[in-house]
Amino acid sequence: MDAESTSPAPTARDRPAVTLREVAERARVSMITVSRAINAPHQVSEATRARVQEAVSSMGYVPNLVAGGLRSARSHVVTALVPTLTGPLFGEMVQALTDGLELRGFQVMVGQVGYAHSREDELLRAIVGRRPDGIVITGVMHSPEGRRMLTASGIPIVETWDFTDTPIDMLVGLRHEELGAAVCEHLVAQGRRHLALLSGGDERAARRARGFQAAAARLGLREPAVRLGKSPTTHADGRDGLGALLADASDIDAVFCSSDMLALGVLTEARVRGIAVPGRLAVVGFGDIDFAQTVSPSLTTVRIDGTRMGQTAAQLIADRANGKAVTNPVVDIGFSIVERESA
Amino acid sequence: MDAESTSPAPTARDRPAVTLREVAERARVSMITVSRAINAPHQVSEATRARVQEAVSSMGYVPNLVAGGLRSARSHVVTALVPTLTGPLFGEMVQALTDGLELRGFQVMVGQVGYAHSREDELLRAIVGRRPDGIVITGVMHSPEGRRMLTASGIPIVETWDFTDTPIDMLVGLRHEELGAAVCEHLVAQGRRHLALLSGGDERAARRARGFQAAAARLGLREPAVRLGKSPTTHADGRDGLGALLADASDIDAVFCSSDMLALGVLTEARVRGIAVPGRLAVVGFGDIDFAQTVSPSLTTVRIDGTRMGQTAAQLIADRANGKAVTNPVVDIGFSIVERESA
DNA sequence: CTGAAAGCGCTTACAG
DNA sequence: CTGAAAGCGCTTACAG
Repeated sequence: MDAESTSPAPTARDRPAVTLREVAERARVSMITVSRAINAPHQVSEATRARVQEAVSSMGYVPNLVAGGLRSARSHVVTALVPTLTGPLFGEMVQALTDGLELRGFQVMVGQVGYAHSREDELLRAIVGRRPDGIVITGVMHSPEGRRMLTASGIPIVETWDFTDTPIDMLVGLRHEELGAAVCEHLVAQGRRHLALLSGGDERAARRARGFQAAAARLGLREPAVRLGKSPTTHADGRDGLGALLADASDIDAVFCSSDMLALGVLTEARVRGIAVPGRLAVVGFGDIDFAQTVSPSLTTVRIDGTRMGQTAAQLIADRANGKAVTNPVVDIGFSIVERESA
Repeated sequence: MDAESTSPAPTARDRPAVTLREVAERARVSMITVSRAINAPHQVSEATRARVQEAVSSMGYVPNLVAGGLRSARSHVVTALVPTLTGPLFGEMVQALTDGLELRGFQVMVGQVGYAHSREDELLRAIVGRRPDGIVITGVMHSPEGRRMLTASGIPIVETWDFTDTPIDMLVGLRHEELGAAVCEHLVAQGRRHLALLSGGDERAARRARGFQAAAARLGLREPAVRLGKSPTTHADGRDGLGALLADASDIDAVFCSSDMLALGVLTEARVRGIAVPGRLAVVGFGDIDFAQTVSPSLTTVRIDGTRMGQTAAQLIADRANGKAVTNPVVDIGFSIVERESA
């Protein structure tokens, strides 16, 4: 291990980076000509372009996009805020968003907010202060201070993964109450009557839970057994959760879990306890992640089309940033129940 | 759904954002005094500070950090590049990196590279062009063009998750060949002789595989059965992979999987086929993610301390960015085999 | 404690 | 096709 490879007096920048001015001097043209040779090559004669190219590569010039962005008031950066990078859920959306925006000349940077919104305003200030060309946030923004800051910024905003009739700007999401109700109806249609709910603590999980409970009441079922935990949810929470639910109500015949990871834990616990799934107990997850299709029994779950959500958000941001009219700034992408063996 | 809530003529910025100059005019002080009231409040009298605060909040002023960063040559942004946001593996490190750098006044932005390195140089140019105060990359950088660009940039760099004796700048990682060899030795110590390898296609997985194979040869075992796939790996790959391995060599008694998700698929397939784990087949994963401890049988796996890796990287970046001497710029954080039921 | 001037590295808006 | 000047919104470096 080469532990001595550090320079004797480390400095952040040994020599300052090469600037446009230096490239221009070397190529014997003006700065603006170098700028054009890089950003709009067809506006420059071939001979000049070649001289500039040579200077650029021999000097290792990398344009300072911050300076360019300051002058042109376009950063070509879109910031996405997610609660967590640990779970698999947001990855698909961020991937599609990244791909969609890259095509259109934007770079996506992801910031991690955490499920606890304590530092949200502070983080928002740091984001807005960098003047991105767009901001994609997970969930709807509730803090009045945050809403005010985003609105006042004039930056195109897309709220995602949730639904509100009063978005800050644009929105691509879904109604989690409807989703919870649909799962309840699905279980009841299969003859289940003794429902249970195992849920993480984030806001969208809580909405799904409310929809589920409301539907149960509407259908005249007994009140579902409930076990609330925190987000992000784990496999262990699923195992423990089923144990706790059974201790409360040993006759439950269906569990709706707020994540597939919880549901996987429930499947494991049920198997260890010798409880047949779906025979005695139906299990429904949320997310349709990786293993849902290939565990045994395979997992019935609810799928959100993260790719479509990301693509739509990319389109909305790009259109607004480019000054195009956005005819449909609020999109409900819905959900689908993926019926497999477990329910 | 309020589909008509868009403004009639959408523009990126309806009115330009409030600037320092406007705040200064309203507070009847100079621009520099506003700057100080915000960034170094103790340098300003209480009365002045109050006037500035009032102007700032009533006008909704959010300082343009890009402009400030351009002048001061400090962005307070550190960029982290990860192959994928979909997997659970890098989340722990990025979380610790974010927390550690936030304490020290930096904001972490994550960029997604993908496992395919086709666009790596292009992305790197976009990153370096934004002049972050530090760059954390996953894996070691191989592209000569990329190495040159990073070195020339003078930006503090930390390579992570892998090991090389010729890092670009700083490094916090581990030797995957050693890890693969250690897993092989662990299995052999348990009496396993007919080894198999199920691996994703990324570079670090390939190194683990090589270490595993080399150790098997050194110990005089027959050549391990091998099944190579691509990254990111899935649960389905694990199920299919075990099937394929058994078709090749039905007497295998141990499988080393390059991810816990693969290993979970192997566990599922083994259960469905009635193959006892660990009785007839030992299974080892990689990553020690969420479910490894609580599946049944619980999963023997290899743990990398992502939190420590992130914290160490945060410390290194902050020290170098602040001009402090970095005495130990290359850190091998090692790994540990977490022995559970499956092997 | 406060401020006038200069400058960070680019692009815009003209002009030829 | 090429360029001189101005300016993006801040902070630095002096000065008082």
